[in-house]
Amino acid sequence: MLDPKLLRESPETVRAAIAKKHLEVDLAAVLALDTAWRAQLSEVEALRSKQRAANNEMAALKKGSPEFITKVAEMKAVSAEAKAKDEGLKVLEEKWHAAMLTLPNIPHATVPEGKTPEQNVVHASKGDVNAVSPHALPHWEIGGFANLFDFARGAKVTGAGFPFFIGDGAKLSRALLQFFLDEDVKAGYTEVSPPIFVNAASATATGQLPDKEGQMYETLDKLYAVPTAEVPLTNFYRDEILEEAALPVHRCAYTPCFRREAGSYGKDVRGLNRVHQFDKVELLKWVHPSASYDELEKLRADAERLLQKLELPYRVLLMCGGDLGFAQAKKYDLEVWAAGQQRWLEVSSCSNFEAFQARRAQIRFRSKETGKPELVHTLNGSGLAVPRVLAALLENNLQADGRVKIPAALVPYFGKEFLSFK
RNA sequence: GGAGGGGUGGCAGAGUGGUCGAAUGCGCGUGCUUGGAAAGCACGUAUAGCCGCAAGGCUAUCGGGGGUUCGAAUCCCCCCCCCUCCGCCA
Repeated sequence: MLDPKLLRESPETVRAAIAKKHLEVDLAAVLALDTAWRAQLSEVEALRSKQRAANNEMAALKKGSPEFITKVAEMKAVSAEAKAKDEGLKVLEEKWHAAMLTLPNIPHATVPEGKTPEQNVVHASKGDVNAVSPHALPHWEIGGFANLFDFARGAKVTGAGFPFFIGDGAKLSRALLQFFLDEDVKAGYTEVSPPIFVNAASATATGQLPDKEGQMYETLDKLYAVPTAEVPLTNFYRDEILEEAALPVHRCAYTPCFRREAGSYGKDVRGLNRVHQFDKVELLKWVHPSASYDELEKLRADAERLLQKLELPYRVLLMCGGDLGFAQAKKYDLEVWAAGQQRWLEVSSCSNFEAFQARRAQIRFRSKETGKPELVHTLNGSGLAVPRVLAALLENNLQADGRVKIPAALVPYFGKEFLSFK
C-alpha cells in the first residue's frame, strides 16, 4: 500500500507513477474518498468526545437522581447518532482502503520508460548462447524424457502440470535445490523452512488477496498453498517492530510453490516451462530504507552467481515501467538460455518493494535516531526456481549419446558426471 | 477430536459496568545524590489515525469480531491462539 500522506501531499507523484506503469486508476475518485473519509472521521470523533465527557460527569452523579435520568435521555440521542455515523464511517473506510489498494508503488527513477516486455533493458549478459551443445533439443523431445519426468501419470494422479520426477530426474532436482541452499547460506542468508500453507491474513499482507485468489490453491480450512516462499517468509515479521540493530535480515527458504495459473497454454507451458507445482528457493531481505538499493544489487548478484557456477548462459533484464509489477519499485529478471527451445526462461525475479509491502504487512523497526518505529524496506528474489534451470541444463548440456553433462559445481551434489534418461 | 484453565502495556501482574490507557513491581531513560558506583529519591517511559505552521488537541486500541448499555478491559455470542489432561497419530 502507498503512503496516504504521499497521495494527499503530492498526488502528481502518484499520477506520474501510474502513468509510468501504464495503469488505469481513477485518482480523482481515490482523492475524493480520502476527503470524505476524513470528514466523517472528524464527526464521529467529536461525538465520541461528547460521550466521554458525559460519561465522566455521570460517574460523579448519583444513580437514579433527576440529573442522572435527564443525562441518560440526552446521551441516548447522542449515542444513536454516533452509532449511525460510525456505520457510515466504516463503509467509507472500507471503500477508502480498497481504493488505496488500487494505487501502485512508485517506480524508482532508474526504471526505464516503456510499456511492453520488449522495452525491458538488457542490463547484463553472461555466457555465450552459441557455445552450448550442438545437440540441443527442447527438453520434452529428448529421448527418454518421459522416463524421468512423467507428465502423463502426474495428470492421472493429480492433474495436468503435476509431473512425477523419477530417478535421475528427481535426483537432479534435489541436487539443484541443495546446491542453491548451500550457496545462499554461504552468501549470508539464514535458511528457513516455513509452513507451505498460509492463512488469509498472510496472503492479504503480501498482496495475493484480495483479487488474486484465483492464482492460489485453497483448502477446506481456508488455508492457501503458497505460490512462493515469499509469502510465509515476509509474514514472519508481520505486525512486528524490529530493533534497528537487527537489520538487515537476510533469509532464504526452499518450498514447493503452487500456482493455478488457469488459462495458460501453448509453448509457454510445454514440459517443465510452467507447471502447477515446482520447487524454488527464495531469497528475502528486510533492510533499512537507506540501504535497499545497494541490497537490491547484491541480491541480484547473489542470484546471478548461481547461474554462473552452473555455467548457464543468462541475461539480466531491467524491467521497464509497464512490465514492472504493481508492488515493485524496481525489478531485475534473470533469464536463462534454453538452447533447445532457442528461448530465454525466467528463473529469478529480484525486486525492491521499498516500504510498499512493509506498510501493508506492518513490518517496522525502531529508529535509533528518533526512537520511533519506521517501515522497513523488503526485497526478494528467487535463488532459484528449479524446473526451468533444470530444463536449461538438460537442453544446453545434451550430448550426442543422449546423456546430459552435469556442471562441475553440481557433480558433488548429483554424484555423477552425467545424467542418463534410461 | 473431548474436558478444563488462560490470553491486560517491553516483562510480571492487579482490575468483574462509570472519573481506567489502565494500580503495583521489574526493566528502560533523564536528573538529583556520590570521589565513583550501588542503593535511595524525582520525573518520564505504547501504537496508530485525524486536526493543527507549531505548541498541542481529539479519537481508537486490554487476543480478533459482533452484541447489550447513556457508558464495556469488566456482561452476552462467535472465532483465533496458548497451557494441562484424555483420545488419535507419523
